[in-house]
Amino acid sequence: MPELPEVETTRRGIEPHITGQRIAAVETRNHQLRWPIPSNLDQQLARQVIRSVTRRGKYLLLGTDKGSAMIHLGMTGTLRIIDATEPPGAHDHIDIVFDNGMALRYRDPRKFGAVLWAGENPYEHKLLSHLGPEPLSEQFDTAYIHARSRQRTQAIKQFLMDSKTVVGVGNIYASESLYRAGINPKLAAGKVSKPRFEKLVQAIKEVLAHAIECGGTTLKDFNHTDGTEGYFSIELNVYDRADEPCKQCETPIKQFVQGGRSTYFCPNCQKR
DNA sequence: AGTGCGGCCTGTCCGC
DNA sequence: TGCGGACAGGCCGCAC
Repeated sequence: MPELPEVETTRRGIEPHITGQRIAAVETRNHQLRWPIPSNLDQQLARQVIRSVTRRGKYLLLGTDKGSAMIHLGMTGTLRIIDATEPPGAHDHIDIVFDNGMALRYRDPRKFGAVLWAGENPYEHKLLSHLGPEPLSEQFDTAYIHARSRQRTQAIKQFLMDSKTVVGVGNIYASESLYRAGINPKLAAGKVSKPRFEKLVQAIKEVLAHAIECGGTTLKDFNHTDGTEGYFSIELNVYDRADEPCKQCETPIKQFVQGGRSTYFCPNCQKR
């Protein structure tokens, strides 16, 4: 389940290998991801040189002189740099093959991800145009989120996970950062005070920055771009710890479903 | 406009 | 042991 740190780690992992490389062909074995892989993707990308590898939220952008390809890893997507002759496995849906004999291989068992053509102005693409600020940018600060949350009745956890509020805060980091800030996940976003938002913003930035620094995390589905197992580097205080003692007060961690997603919190440390 | 929820998909886990 | 069903989750797109 790549969260933002995993996506950023992937970006950093593939960038030096593909920047400046010319694309020979795009080989698609299975078009049915979250959205169909565009049938003209090979046409768009063939003979183009990768000029940049950037990230917006959890979307990766491969920039060429003609425009950008956009990749989302969904839940179980991975990108690896391989020798193009390596035989594909069952869930290896697409290869971007380079003139130098290497390929960028996209694997995604659950097919929640996407590989799309985003054109010349990718930020104007429908999937990117509405996105909120990057969590590690200056635009994401206490004043911004406080102002944006006023009058909102939505639970703070769902508000945080809404990509219009801020990008890149997934289910794990939403629970973890609310725990760090001592905020009850059910509390209406509009009722969170400015000082408490200050703690929350700080918690989000710290947790994400630390995870990126440690090279991404994760539980099971993340592999580093070279194919070796990734492993967790941030300490999980509440996520996936239902009924286990809170690390601060030993109260059993509670789990409940919020908007169809599991939320974990300490009923004592996050009373309100 | 804000909010809530269905649905996509398959590997893993649990109970019978 | 083998099998079936529940569950996990990012996030769009729709319905209210």
